Amino acid sequence: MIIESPIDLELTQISGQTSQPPWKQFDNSFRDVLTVNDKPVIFEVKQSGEFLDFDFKGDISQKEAISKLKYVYDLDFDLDRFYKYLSNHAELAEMSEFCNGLRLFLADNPFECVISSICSANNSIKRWTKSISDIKEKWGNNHEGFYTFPDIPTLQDAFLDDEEEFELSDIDDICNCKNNLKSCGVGYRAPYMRKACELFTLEMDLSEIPKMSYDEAFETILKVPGVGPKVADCILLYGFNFKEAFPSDVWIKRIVSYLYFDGKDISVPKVREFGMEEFGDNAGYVQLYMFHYARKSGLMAKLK
DNA sequence: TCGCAGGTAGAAC
DNA sequence: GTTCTACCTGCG
Repeated sequence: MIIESPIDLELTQISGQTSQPPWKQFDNSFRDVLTVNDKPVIFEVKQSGEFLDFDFKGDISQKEAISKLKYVYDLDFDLDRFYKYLSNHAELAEMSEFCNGLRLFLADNPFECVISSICSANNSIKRWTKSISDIKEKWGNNHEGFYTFPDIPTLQDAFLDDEEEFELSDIDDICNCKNNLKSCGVGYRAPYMRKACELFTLEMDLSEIPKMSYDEAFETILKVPGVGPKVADCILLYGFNFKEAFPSDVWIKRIVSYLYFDGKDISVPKVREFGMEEFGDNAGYVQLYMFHYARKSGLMAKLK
């Protein structure tokens, strides 16, 4: 079954968006389990010309499957309109040819995105991918070798580190302690993750976020432990589809400084303000395209 | 072996 | 309000 919206599936999958790790890659397809109406559904997607071809296994209708895939791969976003926007701005004009078909890769659910994004802070994509995959395998549900992300209570009950697991479980040798957050390589982010779970249990309802304005949602999500401005914007963009977010890290700062400020060093908070002001509803996509344009065009190597 | 890279929290300015 | 430093791990 084909969905007729242009996309570069592989580019979208491997682009390091912190919504969820890339799906498992097979010869010519990607597969993973998503949750649709509280039911696990295994999806297989592949490139067919410029479109997405898919298959699924699970207790939902074809219409529901299409709707989920359209959300996760943001297939209703009008890329042609966006490319016209890019070509009308000299600083951005080259980007669409380097990243043609790149789309947002949105999270299966917001909680997964919050924990994933906390894990991504001050981290490498490689270590981040391994940590999130480990968390899913240890505490998520197994569906034919594909794992869902654990729910809030399950992750809240996870041990923090070897010492805590040794103390509170009946394991007789601390060397055998492997079912704890730090064993997933998340380092000092482990307590942030647990405190975030506690916050979502006691005080903050993530399902309220989509009803808020961007500014209100930003201020709310900033209260989550381990979440600063960069991570908050990633959560709002990849987890809640707020396309006016402009996640600003050191790379975006270098790129924006180069393209717009003659190489002059601008602070990250100023870059965020600039991006939101300048790009409006396109900010999220501009950020995504800037990063991959810099990667592919050689600009990143030059700015290092 | 050690230095470096990457955002946030908390403290100091 | 802005700037400094510690935090954890994998990599070169």
